[in-house]
Amino acid sequence: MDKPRLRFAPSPTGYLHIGGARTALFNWLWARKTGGTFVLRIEDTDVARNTRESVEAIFTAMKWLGLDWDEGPKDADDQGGGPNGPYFQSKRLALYREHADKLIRSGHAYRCYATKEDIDAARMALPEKLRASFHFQSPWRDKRAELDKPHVVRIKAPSEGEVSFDDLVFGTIKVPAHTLRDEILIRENGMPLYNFGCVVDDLTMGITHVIRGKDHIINTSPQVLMYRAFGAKLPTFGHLPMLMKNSKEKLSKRDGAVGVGEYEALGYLPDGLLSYLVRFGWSFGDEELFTKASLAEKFDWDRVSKSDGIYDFKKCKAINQKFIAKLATIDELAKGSIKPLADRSLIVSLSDPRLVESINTVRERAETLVVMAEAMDFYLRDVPAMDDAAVTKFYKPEVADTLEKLAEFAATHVVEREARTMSFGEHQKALEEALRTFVTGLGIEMKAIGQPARVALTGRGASPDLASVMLVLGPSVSARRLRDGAARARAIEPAAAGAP
RNA sequence: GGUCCCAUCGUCUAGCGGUUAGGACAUCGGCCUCUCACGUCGGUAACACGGGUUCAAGUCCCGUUGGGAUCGCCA
Repeated sequence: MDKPRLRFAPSPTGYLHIGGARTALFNWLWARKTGGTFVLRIEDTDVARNTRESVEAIFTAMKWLGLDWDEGPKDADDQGGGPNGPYFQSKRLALYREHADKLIRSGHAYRCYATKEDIDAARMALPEKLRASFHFQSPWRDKRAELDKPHVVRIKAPSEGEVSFDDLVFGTIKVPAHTLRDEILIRENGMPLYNFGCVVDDLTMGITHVIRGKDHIINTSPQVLMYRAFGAKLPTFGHLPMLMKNSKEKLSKRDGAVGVGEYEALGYLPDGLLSYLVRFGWSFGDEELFTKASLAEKFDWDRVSKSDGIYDFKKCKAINQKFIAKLATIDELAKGSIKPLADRSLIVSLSDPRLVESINTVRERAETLVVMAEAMDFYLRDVPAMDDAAVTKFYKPEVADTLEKLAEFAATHVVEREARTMSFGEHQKALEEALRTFVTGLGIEMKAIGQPARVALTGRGASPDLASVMLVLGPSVSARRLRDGAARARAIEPAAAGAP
């Protein structure tokens, strides 16, 4: 048995939509699971809507997701050197024409000289009720017209029997042949129409599995007709349920983050996004977190569902959060945080020891890399940004002395990074213990000084635990910040602080 | 309207003839606690409806209702 060949064939009319990414993923998965080939083809026959930026956006998004392709263009400038190239449809025009001619010669297709106006006129001549289901019958269907006039090429659809195909997800789908029309193969301008270009390419590229969105089920029957006309074997079809905005509408551009690029900017991890997307239409027991490698192993068609799903941004975020908290490697997180940190004008080197330590203290509470960078901000800045509300709430003259003492404590108890003899976690535990003992020894409760100390150390009312914070900051920075806090607290007017 | 397709908590889903119908997100409440989270314990919450088949139906069949796709010289 030959190895499967699958393809993802986006049209570059915008960024890569998450629905498209889901389709690409399923194709990629099957190729990787079976040791088959994953082909990337660009369907750019709609000259009016295609842009170079879109082509680039698609490549960028695919690469970011880690969905690598075995055949296809390397970038927007590359035609794609593979054995079945070129992989841009706009570069394959002669091939479509050639195949259309072949069908004309074999009597499966014909030149039609009817113009759009003719067809519209015919439609409008009908009673209004019948217009929607109007079926254009070309007068050129059985004429041997040789006119050198503008024309389209149409396939001759049978009027009897039925057209059927097997679908990996939906089973056998059949449709009465008479409901199919004489689909246009080649437009008047010489460009192929989607269904034809798609079939010719899949045929000539040796595609064995056509996996795409459910909205293409309707296109499959006419395509089956084309395969038949060529006398070719049908590929295996598989249609995936749609991603909906709600029970009535498809997910569209206006519904928030739907472009893959946005997820990258938002601070999502590729596998986090993919884990969420793959569960749209596929499940593996109760598992929700997957890496691409584990998916390539587990994926199978019998667990793909048929019904459309409503996209839930909250759940997507929650999955990503779990990835950041648990599954992602520290290396991944470190690399991923560089950009969001830079966006806050924090230029940090990957080799900065504070980076990994900070990440480890905040990853549990960050749903995205951007949020994580925000949470790490105070570690990496000389003077942390002070949250006014937290300052007003927790800085009181009466805490000044304690903060002063805590500064002493920090200076003497926080172990310098270079002097550590145990793991960060062990030092953190020891320091936490010492801190508690120290505070209790002062005759006060942790509760009374925790928040003021936190504001002094981090500038905010919420952060990782104090011991972790001090350990990452180091003794001198911790002490300095606590002293500064003491000074500021002391300067607060008691009256003002107590005023309503 | 024609054709095709779908139907378990609010959402994503598990279930593949016998279950107290499970999990996750969301939501509500408790615990933990130096804050926010994390974690943890618990609550609310679903088989669209009607007929069959069967000893037994969320699971199989038919119908109804609801929903989606599509009906372009777009992809």
